[in-house]
Amino acid sequence: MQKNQLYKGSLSTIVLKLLNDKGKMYGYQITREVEQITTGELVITEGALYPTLHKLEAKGLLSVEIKTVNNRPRKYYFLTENGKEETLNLLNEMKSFIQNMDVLLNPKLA
Amino acid sequence: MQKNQLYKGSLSTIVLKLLNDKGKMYGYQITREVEQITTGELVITEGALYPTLHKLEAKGLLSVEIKTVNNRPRKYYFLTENGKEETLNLLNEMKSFIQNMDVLLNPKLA
DNA sequence: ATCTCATACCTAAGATTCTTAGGCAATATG
DNA sequence: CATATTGCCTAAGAATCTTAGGTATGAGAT
Repeated sequence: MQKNQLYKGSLSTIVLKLLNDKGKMYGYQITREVEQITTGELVITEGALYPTLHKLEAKGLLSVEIKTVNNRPRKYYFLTENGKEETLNLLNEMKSFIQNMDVLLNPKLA
Repeated sequence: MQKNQLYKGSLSTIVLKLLNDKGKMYGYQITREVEQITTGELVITEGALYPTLHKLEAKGLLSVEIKTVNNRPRKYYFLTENGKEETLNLLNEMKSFIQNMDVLLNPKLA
């Protein structure tokens, strides 16, 4: 997603949370949205995104709806029920991760 | 480091920051320390730690000092000058990562 | 008319990081 | 004497991402 290795592992969480909030989105739109929200700091490459979308669909967390717009097909993804549950799990894991990073990297001087 | 993929990429940051604060530590001690600080939530496996220590040493960020204690050798690692600089860089990257996760995952409802 | 850019999808080889599953050795404990 | 703890290590494989392509439509510029 950039030179920073920390983002590795966070892509599914980001995608699911976006879909949770926006209802449905297509791949290209997700890359634009993330870039805009982070003011260009996080750029999701398509080589990372599309395999991730396919994986989440294969796991039953996403469903697809194809719409043709401007004579080009768009694949709109949206959360299944399992996807909504998993989104909550992943958000909790992210909270836990950030808390653990906080105690590790910002220790209270005993 | 556990089932949670989010920790992927954070190990070097954790190790460098610990050494920055404690001065010098040996591998086994690092695993105990992290487990204790996070109350068992984060367990660093030795299969991840030792290759990382060797990589950081090869990059010139760490130096080693071998001491024999209880008739067993310990390899104490400590930061080089480059290691101190890189620690600051990685801590800044972690801050940036957490900020970007915040805007992505906790959006202010426009 | 052709060139380039933005849109919109995709895959595959390789890099990086970690897990899993071992191996070796000394000391302490039951 | 068997097991747990300490303390080091490696190697095969999994998971995630980067890099570097490919395909195609439509709009705007030269």
